[in-house]
Amino acid sequence: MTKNEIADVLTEIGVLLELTGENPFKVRAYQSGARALEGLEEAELGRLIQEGQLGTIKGFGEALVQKITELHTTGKLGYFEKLKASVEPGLVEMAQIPGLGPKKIIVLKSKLGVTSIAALTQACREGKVAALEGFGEKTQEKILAGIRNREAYGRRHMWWDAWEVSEPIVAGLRALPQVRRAEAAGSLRRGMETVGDLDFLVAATDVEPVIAWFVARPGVKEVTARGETKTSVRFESGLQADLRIVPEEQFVFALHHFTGSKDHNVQMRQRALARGLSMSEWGLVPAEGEGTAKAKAEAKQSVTVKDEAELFAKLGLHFIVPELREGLGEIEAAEKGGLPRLVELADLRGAFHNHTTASDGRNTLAEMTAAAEALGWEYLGIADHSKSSFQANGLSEERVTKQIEEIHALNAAKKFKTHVFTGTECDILPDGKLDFDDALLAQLDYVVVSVHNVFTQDEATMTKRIIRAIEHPRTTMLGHLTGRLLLRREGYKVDAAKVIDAAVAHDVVIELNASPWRLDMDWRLWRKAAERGLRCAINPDAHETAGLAHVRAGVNAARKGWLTKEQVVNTQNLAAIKRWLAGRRAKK
DNA sequence: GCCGTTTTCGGCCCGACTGTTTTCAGTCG
Repeated sequence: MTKNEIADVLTEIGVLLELTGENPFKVRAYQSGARALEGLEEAELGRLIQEGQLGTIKGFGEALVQKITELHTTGKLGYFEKLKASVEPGLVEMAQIPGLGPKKIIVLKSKLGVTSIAALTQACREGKVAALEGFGEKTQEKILAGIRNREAYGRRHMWWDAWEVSEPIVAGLRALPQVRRAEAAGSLRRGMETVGDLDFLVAATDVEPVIAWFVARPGVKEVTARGETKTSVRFESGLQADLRIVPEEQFVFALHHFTGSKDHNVQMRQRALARGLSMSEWGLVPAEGEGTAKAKAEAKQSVTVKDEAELFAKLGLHFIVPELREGLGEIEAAEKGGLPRLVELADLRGAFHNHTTASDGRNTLAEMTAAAEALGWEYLGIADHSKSSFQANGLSEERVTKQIEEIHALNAAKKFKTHVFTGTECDILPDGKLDFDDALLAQLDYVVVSVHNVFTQDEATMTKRIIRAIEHPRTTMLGHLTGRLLLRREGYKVDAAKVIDAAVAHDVVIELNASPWRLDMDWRLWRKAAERGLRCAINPDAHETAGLAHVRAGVNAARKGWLTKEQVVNTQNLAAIKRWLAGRRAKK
């Protein structure tokens, strides 16, 4: 097992121990053990284990040394398996409801015998929860609301999770001998931040072997439909997927149709009608006549097209990329030839907002830099948390100073091709002041400012707070505008338009946080904001090496926001970024 | 479960908010 996988096991042990009512300090020992592990380099861990020196690391006592060694060498841990089997899985699920922690869950279990979400719902409806000591009407209501939200949210999935499932399926479909063409359609193809289900579209010569392959994918829990043209499955994760198989001549029309969005399709069909054509997933045919679309498409020769670009051209339009097909003016723009050339993943030369083990990251500075180099990035910005973010192990002034020295030494050593910039993700305090003094901020290459606490301020107060931080002369960019977590938590209330105006006025960049559960600032705000002169930084907010790849999700969102390469600062090369940051520091 | 010029047991632990209380426990970031 890798160090991060072992750390995950230790963290899970901590959660399970909490739910059994164990000594909280024992729980913390596992949590801090996980953190200590993340602070090591992968190779260092192997060496320490081999030499029997693991116990010399602070945080690893006798028990953890034994468990980490067992996990590292065998990939398994008997203690963990036993513990997991002894805790009802329903309790772990209950812990995901906001406001329900281990203490309350233990009371619910011991007093009411509740060990599942279903039993909890019933107990709330019967008023039994409100009657418990330490609980009340409001708590009961909050639990019910939490369960409802959970169910509502449960129907959708983060784009990244859906994409990771879909990629190998598309590749596998294309590799089948019967398959001529295969694509994933739907909101996944449009790069939406969340996805309801997966839609696979295939042009095939022979249907049965394709269906048989599809329903045999790993993780498929049940086959919910199996017909002539459409097969549906549900994965263990709850994600549903449809496979549609069409004749090759229909493929492009079906791909366009099932990519959507609904609004875009409605506008496209209206446009077709205005040109005497009827458009559907079956084809593009003369509009007059009786019968179903399918019958018409078969009776009258459909227009033939080899790809979507030709399909759009038949309606007098430039090609519209899937990300723009939201019915938000893309057709008008495509008619006039006014579609922007959108930013692409390959345009990125680096990114600014990333963490290391100095705060709450899971990989060291060297590991993060090596990962950035492997991506071909010219630069990597390190922005660990500031001192007020206790929960994230925020850095004190002394630790920031030390990190700056480390980064300078790393750059000077020229071990990596990737240049590292010194930054901070500096907390915006409740009154809008920054968490570090000006002298310290002046030593850094750049400053990301973010809100991490007191989310409950009213909109006016929060807006003022953020604008005050933007006005600070050392601020380079604003982190996650609303602090939302997709499918889990609403963002704090803030007047985005006012914040955008302030950012433009003070030449401050706003980040498009590319973390798959943030994608914040929302793509719906970017088009107008960029027209007003706002510049964007697509930042992965990576907390481990694998997190750097999340910029892909950020690029999706940026494209949905009509952003061009020129509007995204981290498409610039190292020399340009150095000039930009030096210029800002000199000016202020 | 970890740690120790408080050293083998007793302490470990940041601050705000919420809802339950009438001074505080639990949760969260």
